[in-house]
Amino acid sequence: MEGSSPIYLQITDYLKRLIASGELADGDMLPSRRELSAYLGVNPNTVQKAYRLLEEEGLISSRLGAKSYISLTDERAEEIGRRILEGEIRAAVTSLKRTGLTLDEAVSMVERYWD
Amino acid sequence: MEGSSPIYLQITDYLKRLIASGELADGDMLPSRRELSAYLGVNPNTVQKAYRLLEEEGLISSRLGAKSYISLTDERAEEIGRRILEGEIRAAVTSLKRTGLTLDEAVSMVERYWD
DNA sequence: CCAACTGTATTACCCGTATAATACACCCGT
DNA sequence: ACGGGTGTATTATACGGGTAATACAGTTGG
Repeated sequence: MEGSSPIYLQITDYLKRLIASGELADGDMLPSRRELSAYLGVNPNTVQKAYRLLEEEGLISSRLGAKSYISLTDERAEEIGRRILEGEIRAAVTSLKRTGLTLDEAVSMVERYWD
Repeated sequence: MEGSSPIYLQITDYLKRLIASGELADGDMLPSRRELSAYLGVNPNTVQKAYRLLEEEGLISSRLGAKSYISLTDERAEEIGRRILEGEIRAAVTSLKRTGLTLDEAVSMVERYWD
């Protein structure tokens, strides 16, 4: 979980990636707040904040006392995947252009650093 | 000055880019703290923090009462350029790999989004 | 049934970032 | 020389992110 953006956003993004790739599908159980926070070594409140956001976005469903689970349609999952991919690409391209390199130079740099 | 990292770091990075590209060279005067802060619409203390960092890195020189100016060797400027470029590329590649795309797919996506 | 686990909520605290308002010592051009 | 601009410093305030400790209501499985 490397990165400097807020932890709770890293968690939501990570789960969205799993949803986008199909590793997490509708009906799948999620680790409890306490469980995941212990595993990640962060505060339960931080995980709760992430789960709350995901619930507000309609991606997961929670009931008091019971475990939370993924709750979305296939179309929604696919749309999430497209959105994440596009955002990632756009950000990478913006960053690459800012270096002042040409497209060809940038591409060959990316190829050189890929492994 | 778009981005979500601390403003004072955005300022140092921006000035380092100008140094790396040669638009700012040894001896060049910098805008005063108050001037730049007014132009950017941020607090003078924030600019001061950025300038202080740059001075600690030995990139600029300040004297009480007088304007600050760029102070570095050509080798240092070139080294900064290399370091920035490498960091940018590495970050972009990391981000691209995380999407799960293959190298070829990533490259064609970058080409498609370049303009 | 009931103990263990779950989601939820609240309160307090810390740290980094950023703003705001001053104040002071210093340089420089007119 | 002197006034305006400069670097520098200090204090206070605010906010978001994160931690910590605790409490309560609800579900669930043995």
